[in-house]
Amino acid sequence: MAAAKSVRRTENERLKIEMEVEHTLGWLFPDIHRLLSKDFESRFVGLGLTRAQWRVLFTIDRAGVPLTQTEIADLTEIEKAPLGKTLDRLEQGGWIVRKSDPRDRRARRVSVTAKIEKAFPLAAAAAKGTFARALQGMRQSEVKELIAKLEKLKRNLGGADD
Amino acid sequence: MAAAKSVRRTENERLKIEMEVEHTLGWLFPDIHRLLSKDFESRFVGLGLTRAQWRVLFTIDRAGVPLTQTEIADLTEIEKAPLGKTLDRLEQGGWIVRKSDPRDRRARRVSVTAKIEKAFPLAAAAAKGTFARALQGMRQSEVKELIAKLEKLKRNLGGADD
DNA sequence: AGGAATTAGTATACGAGATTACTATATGCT
DNA sequence: AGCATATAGTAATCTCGTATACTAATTCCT
Repeated sequence: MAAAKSVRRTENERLKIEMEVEHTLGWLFPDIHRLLSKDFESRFVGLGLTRAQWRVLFTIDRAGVPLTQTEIADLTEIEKAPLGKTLDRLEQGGWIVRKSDPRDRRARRVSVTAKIEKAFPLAAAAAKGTFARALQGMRQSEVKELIAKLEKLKRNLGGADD
Repeated sequence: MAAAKSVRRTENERLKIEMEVEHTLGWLFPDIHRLLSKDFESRFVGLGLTRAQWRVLFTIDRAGVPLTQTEIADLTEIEKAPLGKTLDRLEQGGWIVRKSDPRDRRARRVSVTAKIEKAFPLAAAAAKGTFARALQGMRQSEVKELIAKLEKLKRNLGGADD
């Protein structure tokens, strides 16, 4: 009995060691995400926008045409329901306008307001500062390589190509 | 007037292009985190544990001795308040036990229960499957390189060395 | 010894995200 | 035309995480 228990212990000990790499690698993603948001938001102040909200706003602007909420959800890979909440906050802040589509009365086309224009310089400066810090000591070629690997990893997991 | 407006437009257009790389790189982190959790949890079923809960559980087990909540918070880089909630859920599920420290009556020492033993094989299999998928097409040396770069990035941002 | 500063943990409020269930409108098929 | 199916968006509920403020206990300093 003692022997059997000892064997099982050892097997789990082996598993724990095996799991170390995955554990380390896996948790780097949320950790870096959190640190990036924290740093970015500390620079991107005074507008009352979070990094997640900026992602949505930037995505809509980049499209160049009003988008339905479903289209925004696809582009940002956020589910429709929580995206709707984020859009509520952006609408309340005067950053976006929702107009019902005359050709599909279920849909609401979302477009950015002129207010976004003054946000670009601030967002650009914040992003530049954050990534200068994050990537310090890395050559541009290394950064490109890093992005390529991360995109491959994302694609492997079934994530959209963006 | 039209000229001035045109100039400002152009400046923001330039900024948008500049921001593309940061935007792409920055959002890879939460996206990959989300995909990893989704894949892992789809394999790690039947135990009623999320990936975040498993992180905490694994961390406590790895320490080998009962930890205070503050120590766990430091190791996982989660704030004490939300960690307390996660521990509530783990305690309710019978995964951990909280005993008040006789030498410091403010502290509650947390240890895992025997229940964790049967979770290791499942967690190991799930992690193995998820990362085999995520890292497919990458050599082991590339993975090591990737981890090193991500750890550097995290350190640059002030994250703990783990 | 006694008061000030620190520390452990919890409560509360908020943002972000997933999931499920629902309503209203479109579309597609027979 | 009419019914079945699919889609757009919202509501409700849950987990996870940040930040702030608070209580209780400890430590530090004079």
